[in-house]
This record gives sequence, structure tokens and C-alpha cells, in this order.
Amino acid sequence: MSTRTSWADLAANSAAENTTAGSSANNASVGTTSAAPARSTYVPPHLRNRVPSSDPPAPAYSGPASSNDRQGYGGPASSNDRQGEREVNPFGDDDDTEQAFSEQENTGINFDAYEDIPVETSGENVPPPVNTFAEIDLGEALNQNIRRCKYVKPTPVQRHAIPISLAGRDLMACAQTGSGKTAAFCFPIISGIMKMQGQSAQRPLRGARTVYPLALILSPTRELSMQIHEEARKFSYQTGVKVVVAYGGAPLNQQLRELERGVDILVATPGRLVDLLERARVSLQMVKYLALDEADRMLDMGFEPQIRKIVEQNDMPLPGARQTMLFSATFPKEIQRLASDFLFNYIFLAVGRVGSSTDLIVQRVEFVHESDKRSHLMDLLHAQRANGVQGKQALTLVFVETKKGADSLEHWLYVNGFPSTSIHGDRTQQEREQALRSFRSGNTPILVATDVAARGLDIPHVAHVVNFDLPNDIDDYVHRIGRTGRAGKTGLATAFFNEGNASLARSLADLMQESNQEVPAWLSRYAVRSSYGGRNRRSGGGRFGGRDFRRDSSFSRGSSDYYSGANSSGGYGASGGYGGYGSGMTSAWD
DNA sequence: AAAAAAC
Repeated sequence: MSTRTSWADLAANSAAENTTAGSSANNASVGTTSAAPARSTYVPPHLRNRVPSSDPPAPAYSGPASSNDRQGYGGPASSNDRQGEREVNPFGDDDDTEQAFSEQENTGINFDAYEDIPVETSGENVPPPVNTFAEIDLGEALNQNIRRCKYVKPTPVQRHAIPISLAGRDLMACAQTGSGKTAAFCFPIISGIMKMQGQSAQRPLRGARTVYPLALILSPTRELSMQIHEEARKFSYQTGVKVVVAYGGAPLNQQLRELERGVDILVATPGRLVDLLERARVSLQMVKYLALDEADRMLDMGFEPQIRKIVEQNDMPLPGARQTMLFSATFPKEIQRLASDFLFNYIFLAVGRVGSSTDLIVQRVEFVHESDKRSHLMDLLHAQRANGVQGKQALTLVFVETKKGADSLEHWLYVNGFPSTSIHGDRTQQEREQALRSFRSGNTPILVATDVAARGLDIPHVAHVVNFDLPNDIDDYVHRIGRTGRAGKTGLATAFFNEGNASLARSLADLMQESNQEVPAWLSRYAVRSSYGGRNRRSGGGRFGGRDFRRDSSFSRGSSDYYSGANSSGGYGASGGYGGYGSGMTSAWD
């Protein structure tokens, strides 16, 4: 059955084609176009005036705010100007797009298992969930793309999150790895921008080459931004909504050229975006939608300053004047608290799983001394060779702690006859993308990776995730094993545990128990010995992703504002029907 | 202590 391939594979293929074609085309024109940095238009952030929203926008222009009018350097361009330039069909099915629809495939998700998914919502006036895409007014062009993607029915997170977003509400959403979060925030954004196209919107005229995206989607790694871009491009095909991606390690000029051709939705990693903002090539003044994917990662210690810079120290509209959506599979309470700075009267949504992490992934933990790890891995891989699928070895993703460790393990595997490659932050962007392509295609069915590959990447056919080195944080473990068992498929996750991982024992044992996994007796003994509920306790507790920190009374001390108003009573549980947990939950702050 | 993210 070809269901598994459908569009996820197309994404991989088209990503591969785009990168190669794109880079060679670009090389040809670099130097002839605007290669020089825009020094003349650069204004340091602290000298830029924040334009109050009441200011009349600069005159000059009053056309529809569609992507079509934003090419070039800001001169009004009729919406016909891009007609000659045909939009590349991201589905690769130019001949008969409706044929794909008639196959009635879905993405392989077991939809029956959705019926009793636990859901928690909290916040004021939570819009009710929908059961079908048809009952939501997303617009015909978007609906057609949804059909082309063979999405027959919304996933649980989509059922709840899309109506909330369409109602204009801010949202903090927890949903399992592989459960369709990208579409959940892309659909409302695309639909909203399509509706704006009809209105006559005016755009300010600053630097002639400044572009004004209407939506900004941030993610923590370059490859994840690429993936989101590919998906968003499918969803917005022939809608007139233009999606552009910007990330580091790749030629800036090519990305600038894309931006100048018009951008409605900008997908970016933080570093490159800050660069573009400092060069005044991008203004966030017109942003109506802000989405943070892997939001807890985006707000952790390493990223928070950059995110604050982007969101708070540029010209982005304030919370309430924009719509903000935060998505992740994990949401530690202390990060939730931080995140509330970026939100206005938001709804918290936690959706239990299907198509992901816990029950569909068989988790094994083996006690392996540091010095035995390689030979132990070899044993696993040998055993796996036997059960290759269709003559192809199943894909195995091996996580290690350090970049050096990744290089050396990859080399060792290679020497020992296992075709493998690696991805980590010390490799060039070309090498990283090549490694991912080669892994996806099965050419090198073993990928050794650092945490750069832990989050968000959708790689079909990953049968086995090996935690060669366990992470220090249980949430990272959740994301790593979530690279398998996606969209209703089963998966296997094996962890090598030894004395060095004692601090993880407790949370690992808890997580495994919550997901009905067999917990080895020796691990339980480690668990009792180690940290009593410390920082490593699972953020949400319970069977799935999380719980609104506003409902936790421990957060009210010393900060009454968090506990007041919005969530005092009655507002939550509107669509829940899952009351079986909550009382005995330990706060991550306890 | 490590990883990620701009040039």
C-alpha cells in the first residue's frame, strides 16, 4: 500500500530538488544582482522609530495586500504581474490533481483511535472543536490543497486549534510529536491572509527594499524551518499567499532575492531573522500572525534573548494587536510562565496522542557501560539487518550527546561496514542537508545525530531511534523518540543507560510507566535512589503533554496577575471530557 | 557541560 508515501515523501523529494536547483540557479546570478549588503538603508534598531499604529501609513500605495503586489522594490505592481511566472506545483502532479484526491488515501493515521483522545482546554470562551475540514470556512483554494495532501479529516490538535485560531485567539498548544501541529497553525494563517487579500491594505514605505511579512513562523533549527516552509508551500499553492524561508548557513543573497519577490509568510530561524532585521530588509510592522514551533525550545535559556529581541525589540505589533500561537509536544511550567509575556488572553490546549510518542513507540532501556556502547549498537544493527523491509534496511536514527561523538561514531560505523552519515552543528549546511536527504532516501539508512535532529523533523520510515547517549532532560528524550512512530505508525526506541544517566532515571521510569512500557527493575531501583521530583520531573505529568500552568496554584504566589481573571473558573474544560487526572499532579516548581 | 542559532 502506498499510503505511507503520499505527500510526506513528496516533501522530501521536492525539498531535495529545490535545494539543488535553487543553489545552482543562484550561483549564476550572484554578483550581478544586489549582492552588496544594504548598508545605505541600514538603521540600527535603537534609532528606528516605532511607528504607532495610529499613524497614517505612508501614502504611495494602496493595493491589495496580496503577495502579488509585493515584488520588486515596492512599486505598486498589478496583481497580474506574476502571471507569467508560473507557481511551481509543490505536489508534482500537474497532470491530474484531482486524481490523487479520488484515491481517498489518508496519511496512514489511524483515525479510529482519535475518538477517545484526552483533551484539556482552559481560558475564556473556548471555541468548540470541529469534526471535519468542511465545517470550517478556510477558503476554496486551501480546501483544495488539503484534499491534495490527502487529509481527509482533521487530527485532534487540528480539530481544536484551528477553530481557536480562526476565532482570532492566542493559543498555547501541547500536542504529541507527529500529530499534525504544522498544519494546525498554517491553515488559519493562510486562510486569514487570503481573506486579507480582498481588503485594501496599505503598507508603509520605509527602505525601498524592506519587506513586510504578514505572518512569522519561527523554529529552532534550519532543517525544521525548511520542512515547515515545504509544508506551508503545499498548503498555500494557488492561494496567492507567498511563503519564504530564511535561515543561516545558506547564501544570504538567494534568500534576499526570494524576499524581494514578495512574502506573506516568513518562516525563519532566529539568527538569520535578527540579521535581516538589523539590515532593515525585513520589518515586522505588518505581522498579524506569530507562530513559534517547538515553542518551549524557542524560549529556553539559549534562545530566549533572541526571541525577545525579535518579538519585543523590533516593530512587531504588541500582544493583542497580533495573534500569537505557541506549539510544542512539551511545555515545562516555567517556560509557560515565560511564554505568557508574548500572549494575550490565550487559550491553553493539550491534546493527547495518536500517531505519536507514547503507546505506538515501544521503548526499551538497556544497561550498557560506556565502553560497551559501540559493540552493543553493532549487535542491534546486525539483528536489524535481518528484518529489512522490501530489501531495504529500516531507517535507524542514533542520537549522541556531542558533535565530536557524532563524527567519531559515524566514522566507526562506516569502517565497520554500516552505511551511515551524520548531522550536527559543526557540519556545513550543505553537508547537513545532504545527510538528511541521504538518510531519507535510504541511501545511508543510519543517521548519527546530535539534538539538532531531535525536534520536529518528519522523516518517514524511521523504524528505530537509538539513544546511544541519553539526554539530560526528559523532554528532549520525548522529542527524540518522537522521530519514530509518526502518524499512527509503530516505532521502536532503544536507550543505552548507565551510571552517568542516574539523574534521568526517575523521570524516564515515570514516563515509561505512563506510556505503558515495561520498566526494568534495575531502572526502578535507580529511580528511587535518584532525584526526588527535582527539575527532571516531567513537565506535564499525567498521560500527555501538559497542563495549563495558570491552573496551578503554586504559580499564584507572588504573582497574582497570572492567576487572576481569565482562568479563575468555568472557563476551562469546555471541550474536555477528560477528568481522570490532575489532582495528584506535581508541579515542576514544587 | 552540550547543543542550537548570523556573518
